[in-house]
Amino acid sequence: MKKITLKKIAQVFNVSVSTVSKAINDSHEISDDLKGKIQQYAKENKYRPNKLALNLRQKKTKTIGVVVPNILNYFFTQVFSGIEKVANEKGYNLLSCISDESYDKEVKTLEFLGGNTVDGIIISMAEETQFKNKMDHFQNLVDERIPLVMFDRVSNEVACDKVVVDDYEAGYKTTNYFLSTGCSTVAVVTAIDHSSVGRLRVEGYKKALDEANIPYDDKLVVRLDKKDDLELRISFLLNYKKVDAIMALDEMTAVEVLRIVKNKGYKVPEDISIIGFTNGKLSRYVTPALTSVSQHGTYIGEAAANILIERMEDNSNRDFSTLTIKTSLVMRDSTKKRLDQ
Amino acid sequence: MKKITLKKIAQVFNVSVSTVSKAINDSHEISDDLKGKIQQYAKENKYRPNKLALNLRQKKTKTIGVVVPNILNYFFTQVFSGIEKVANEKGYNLLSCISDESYDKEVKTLEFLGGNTVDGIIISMAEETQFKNKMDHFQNLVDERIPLVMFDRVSNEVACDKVVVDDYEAGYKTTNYFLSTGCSTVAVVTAIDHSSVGRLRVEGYKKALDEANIPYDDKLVVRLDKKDDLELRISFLLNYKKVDAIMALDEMTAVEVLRIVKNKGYKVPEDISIIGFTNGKLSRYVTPALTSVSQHGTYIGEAAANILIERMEDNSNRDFSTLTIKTSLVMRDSTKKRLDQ
DNA sequence: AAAATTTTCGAAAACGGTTTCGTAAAATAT
DNA sequence: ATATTTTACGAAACCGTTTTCGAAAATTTT
Repeated sequence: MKKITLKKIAQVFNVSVSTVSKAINDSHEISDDLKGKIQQYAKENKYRPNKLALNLRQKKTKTIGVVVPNILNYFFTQVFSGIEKVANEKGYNLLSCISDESYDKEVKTLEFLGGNTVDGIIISMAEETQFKNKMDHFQNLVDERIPLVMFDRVSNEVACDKVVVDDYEAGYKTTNYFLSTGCSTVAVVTAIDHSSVGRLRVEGYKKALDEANIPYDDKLVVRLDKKDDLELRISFLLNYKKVDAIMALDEMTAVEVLRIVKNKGYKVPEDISIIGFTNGKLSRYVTPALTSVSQHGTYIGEAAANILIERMEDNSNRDFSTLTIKTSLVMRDSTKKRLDQ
Repeated sequence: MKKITLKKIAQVFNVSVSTVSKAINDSHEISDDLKGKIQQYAKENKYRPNKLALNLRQKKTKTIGVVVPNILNYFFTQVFSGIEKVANEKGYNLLSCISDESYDKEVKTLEFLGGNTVDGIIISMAEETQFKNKMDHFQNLVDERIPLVMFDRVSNEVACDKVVVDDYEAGYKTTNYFLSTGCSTVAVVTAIDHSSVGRLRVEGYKKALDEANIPYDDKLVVRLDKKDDLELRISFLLNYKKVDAIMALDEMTAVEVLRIVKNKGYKVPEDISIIGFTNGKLSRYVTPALTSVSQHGTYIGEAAANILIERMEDNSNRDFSTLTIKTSLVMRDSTKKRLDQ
């Protein structure tokens, strides 16, 4: 009952392999009589063409390689889910890899995917890659004309399509929102200061401060290391100045900051307002529910997949584009009302 | 700069393809002189063998197909992460598919994976599949001798290796824990009553009640439909009887139940204790933090991957096994202390 | 110097399909 | 009855690689 091939069927009917192939594909070249018998036999024995052979011949695999740094991060699973949705609709499969934020693993993964395993690749860089700023492995893919879409964490050294979040505007918007609710001393807590994403958000923050004539104070942006003790750093921050608003650049630290601040006896949002990035389930169910910046992960995934598929199927070498997705602020209970309303 | 093949290299050096192949693979059959030149050329032009051709020849792909019902569920992403870890260690790649809890999509996915796309498959059934109890698509895989490991949601109609959670014991244990803290009226809220998993938990619950001489009351187990209004159902439940403990069979409903109960003015755990299944981040950060049943998702993933890989690499037809993972209760603030302590 | 051996390479098969082309037999047209 | 067209199939190439086997050339052994 093991795998059945065209050759075996050919032997059964004492015809050639090509005849069987044509019969199964319902070619007019084969008599109805023979076709019928072969097709029936194929069905009974559950014949299914060997995908590898097909792929080899057609030089395409109808699969997309997806590389994300960390699947346990809600934003990435959202993006993944979006990619899966449109890939599925358009008849593509997903070969998914996790880089674990490691440069070496990312390099290995891309080498693997580059070996005709997939028709195109969607990737968000590992943190370490951004830190080291080494892009040769991407350049290889570009050189080999393998369609590539980068999302969220991108590099402008790589010539490919991109889908990014407007992080600059997001930082600007949330800072402004804090100010509009009467907050005056806005701090930032970031665990992703190596990434373009994190930096842009801080830039937007600075811009907003500048426009409000509030001097920028670098001590108010807490840059977290892996081994940093968040609790300690927050203590220092709150002792340093009477902070009344904190913008946390990812969901986990937002939630942690909330917990720590509450533990220290502050009321949220009365004493301290908090806004977190990534609008996941955590933000929704924590108490008080966190006002969050939604990056529309699912949409980003869908967009990336659409762009990639178009690029793969359309051979016209149109220029590479960068799609920028605007964030939106989802209001909940960790921030106060705007003063002007 | 496009893909380079053995044939092209052969033309450059005016030798045969087989010579190039041997040279690149450092065969002793080729003179050091020629080998050196070819290897250098290959390196300069970044030659990488076509994976499809290799796979076809070797009749294996070194990839594992993973099918999960829903990637946005923390338990499954945990399992996925565990699978990825050991697969990666052992040199396998993951082709991941999402069934979206749909029977049809699961069938399609398995047909795809069955076409020599992967060497083995790890799967947790879609809800609809469990509901319809149709297992033919699994039987096909078994018939074709494709190594298969089912986890969490399994069927005993399918002859394959399995990794399951001891859900019966889990239901039993958590109910007992409630009783040991002085609770007397324990309710259950389940959104997964179609699944073996959910049923077993309820069975364990009954067993515990029975041992404590508490009559089983079917009205105390709330079976949720997709379109059910949880808030309404909880209202009915609480009006029906003075419930002082609720066991929720998945994380999301646990969190929702907590929210609703708090909204209604009950104190958790003083008035009502709550325990949820799946020990994810949500449970940890909600207020009060939820006592939860940990299913050790990552470990399950690792175990499943190990079992599958062993089955794939070891041709001895040893019997299929079912590995049962014990759950553990992670104590937090949504339950009271045991009376005897 | 003849024989045996080793070195070094190429031809061809194999993996499992699809597809182009050629051709004998059957059917149709003249 | 002959010429032409269909019909119905097979042979062979092809995708890119590895591998077995054969054989010429170079080397070593006798």
